[in-house]
Amino acid sequence: MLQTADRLFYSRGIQSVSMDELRLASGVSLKGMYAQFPSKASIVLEVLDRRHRLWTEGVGARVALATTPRDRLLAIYDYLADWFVDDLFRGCGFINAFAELGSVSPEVAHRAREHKESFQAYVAILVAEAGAAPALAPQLSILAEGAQTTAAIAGTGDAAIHARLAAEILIDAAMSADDGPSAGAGASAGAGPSAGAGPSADNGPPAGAALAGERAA
Amino acid sequence: MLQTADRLFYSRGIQSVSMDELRLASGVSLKGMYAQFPSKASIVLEVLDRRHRLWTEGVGARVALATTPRDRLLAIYDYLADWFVDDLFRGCGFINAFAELGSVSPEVAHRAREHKESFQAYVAILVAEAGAAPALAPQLSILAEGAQTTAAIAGTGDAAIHARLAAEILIDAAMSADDGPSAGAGASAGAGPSAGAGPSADNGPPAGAALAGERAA
DNA sequence: GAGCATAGAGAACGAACGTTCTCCATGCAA
DNA sequence: TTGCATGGAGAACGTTCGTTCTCTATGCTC
Repeated sequence: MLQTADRLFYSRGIQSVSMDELRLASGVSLKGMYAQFPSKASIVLEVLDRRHRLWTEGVGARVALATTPRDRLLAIYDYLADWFVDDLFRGCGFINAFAELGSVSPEVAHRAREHKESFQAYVAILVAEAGAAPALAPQLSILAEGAQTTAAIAGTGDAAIHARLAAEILIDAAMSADDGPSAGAGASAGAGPSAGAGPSADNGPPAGAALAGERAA
Repeated sequence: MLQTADRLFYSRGIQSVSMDELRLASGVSLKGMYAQFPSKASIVLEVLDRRHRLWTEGVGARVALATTPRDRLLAIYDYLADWFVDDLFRGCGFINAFAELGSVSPEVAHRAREHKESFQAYVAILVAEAGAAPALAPQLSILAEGAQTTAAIAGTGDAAIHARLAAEILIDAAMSADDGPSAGAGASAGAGPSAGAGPSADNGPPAGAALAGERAA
């Protein structure tokens, strides 16, 4: 049920999928669905939670296969490369959900923020384990982020290759720059990703906005 | 009218804005709107086209202010930094539109793809003018892409700083690696997308599609 | 078999949407 | 002033949606 909902929401967008389609695709009656979940919105949130879990596990598993701290960082992009060539790939489900509902559903926005913060925190741990400068972490996160949207819109998986190459350069620069005591390489596989409560950043400063009431362009 | 539509679509999502709200906010009657545009979908496409123009002009203008090829590449991230702190910033309008309607509206998907391809081609020109290895271009594009979604979801502008720092490292690596005859540094301000009017009072950058004939606003 | 709880199919409901239509006020030409 | 074209306000229409309700078939307990 949640799996079916995820498949439909992800492939077509949340608002484009009706409860009736969900019923048809999942085989669960309308009554059954409303017995499990109080509303469509709650299904959306459950789907996001589930997707976060799958992503976290998927990345973690791929990272665990790598042996060196450097390869563990690069494993993220290998994971992305595999994902991007999936026929059903259509970008990051959280970015998509945020774009569609983020400004109209605080819960969706919150889920997306938590998901991204969790990933960024995970990358930061891997960076620390590699003994690289902390500034490397947001750079690698941004690369992963950009690769996902680029691949989604372009419809090709090239972005993973480019992001990986860029990551190699950034990693090498950050490790040679600050290396020093080639730190945390000791802590091998341990650190699992975990959603950390981050700074609940506000929005940015001001900016002018024109209000209503103009004529045709 | 298109400006108002853009503001509403961008800030709340396309499907969350009704024609009635558009009427109220723009001051144009329903009849007037349907006299100008055959449907809401056509308004969406016009808005995207317009947004693409503003983005192209905005980035071009910022790049034109820089003097060295290296600074012209970095100017992209300065432009992003300014944009991200705008109160109304909510990510890239094309990514958002693609996430919401890309799989249900081929025209929207096409506009998004064209917009991204246009930006990537622009970056490639700047990279060539800097005499750097061509592989640098997609890396810088991905950084810009990732910065936009990261900033949107996080609600802070930090991503622009991180992306800029990463870009510096990648640029330096690409220019020292392949440099050779330190090529195109000759072409100073020349290239770029029609560096025209600055960021017109409107909202942030983005929007719209580029090429192939659609009707005028 | 009788009685009953469960749950599925799908009708029903109220709201919202995109689009079209009706009505009316306005401004201009003669 | 009369006649007419223009365009706004907003009602109307047909559809879709999320959610609830009705009806009925099924299977279980005694």
